[in-house]
Amino acid sequence: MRETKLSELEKLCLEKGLKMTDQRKVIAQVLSESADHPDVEQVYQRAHNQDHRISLATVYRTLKLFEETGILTKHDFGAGRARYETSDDDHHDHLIDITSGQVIEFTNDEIEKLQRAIAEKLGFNLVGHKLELYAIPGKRGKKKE
Amino acid sequence: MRETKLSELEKLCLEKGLKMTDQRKVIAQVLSESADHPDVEQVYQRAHNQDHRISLATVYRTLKLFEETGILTKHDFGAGRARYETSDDDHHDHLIDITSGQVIEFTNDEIEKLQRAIAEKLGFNLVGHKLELYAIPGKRGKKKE
DNA sequence: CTAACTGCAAAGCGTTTGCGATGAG
DNA sequence: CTCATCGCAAACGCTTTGCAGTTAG
Repeated sequence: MRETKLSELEKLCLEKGLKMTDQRKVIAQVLSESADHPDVEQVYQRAHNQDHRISLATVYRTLKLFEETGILTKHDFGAGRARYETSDDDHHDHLIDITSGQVIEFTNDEIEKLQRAIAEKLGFNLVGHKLELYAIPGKRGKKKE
Repeated sequence: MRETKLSELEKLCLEKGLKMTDQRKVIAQVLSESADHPDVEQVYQRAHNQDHRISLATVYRTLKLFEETGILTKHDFGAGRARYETSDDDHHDHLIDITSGQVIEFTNDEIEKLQRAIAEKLGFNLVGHKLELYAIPGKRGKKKE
């Protein structure tokens, strides 16, 4: 799966005439290995840890590039900085635990359907959406921190 | 309705020991008269138009203050700047026409209910949410620009 | 070889803040 | 009077960019 993602990435780069530099390889790998939704600074630190030649500017440029090619998805969870995740095939929304910043992914077909219906009723074609639930752990069965 | 909102605002200011300056009055009025979801720059221009003594810094400070008192709601529709609207009693979500930036408000009880259910199923208590639909006008019956 | 890429440092952009002056209560 | 508030300009945090050197293809 990891290798799949990487070669897919390289394929895309070739298609676009992009060069597969060491920096891009490392950044791509960092992201494919990150289950959380890291912000730019976190990506930079993880990448820089593996290869000191990677600068913050390159991380910014690479993340933007990957986002444009559709490899990554950029999120704004409201803390001032952008956070990234690999664009999975299956769409999902996010629940943000405001006590820890942890992000939990979920899917719900019913909501998806409702959204399309609402847009159409208003005379629009839905091209994207953002659904974020901000919540605090319930009394029992809360996830361990 | 407009007067109601203003006097309500003044009441809140008194309660909090805030001073009802001319600047605040003008900014409050500008917002109560704005049906769109103006960004800070727009609020500043509309307010400054009515009273040249209003500075951008005061607009920022006042908007933040009003948001904290619950009079205003701040949104980030993803264009880099914050946008504001008066906190109406009835909750609503937003559909953003990405071709014009126009924002349309809507409500949907079913989605609200689903959101609470999803959070609970994940072991959380919902404390807030954000639902934004990004769309383009449909072929027919599009709103006039 | 050469266009794409990189690191660095400077600039950009929206927003916040320190300061001395002003004014509401 | 006194403390909240104001305007101004400097500072801030995140992100972008100009430039000269480097490198993949």
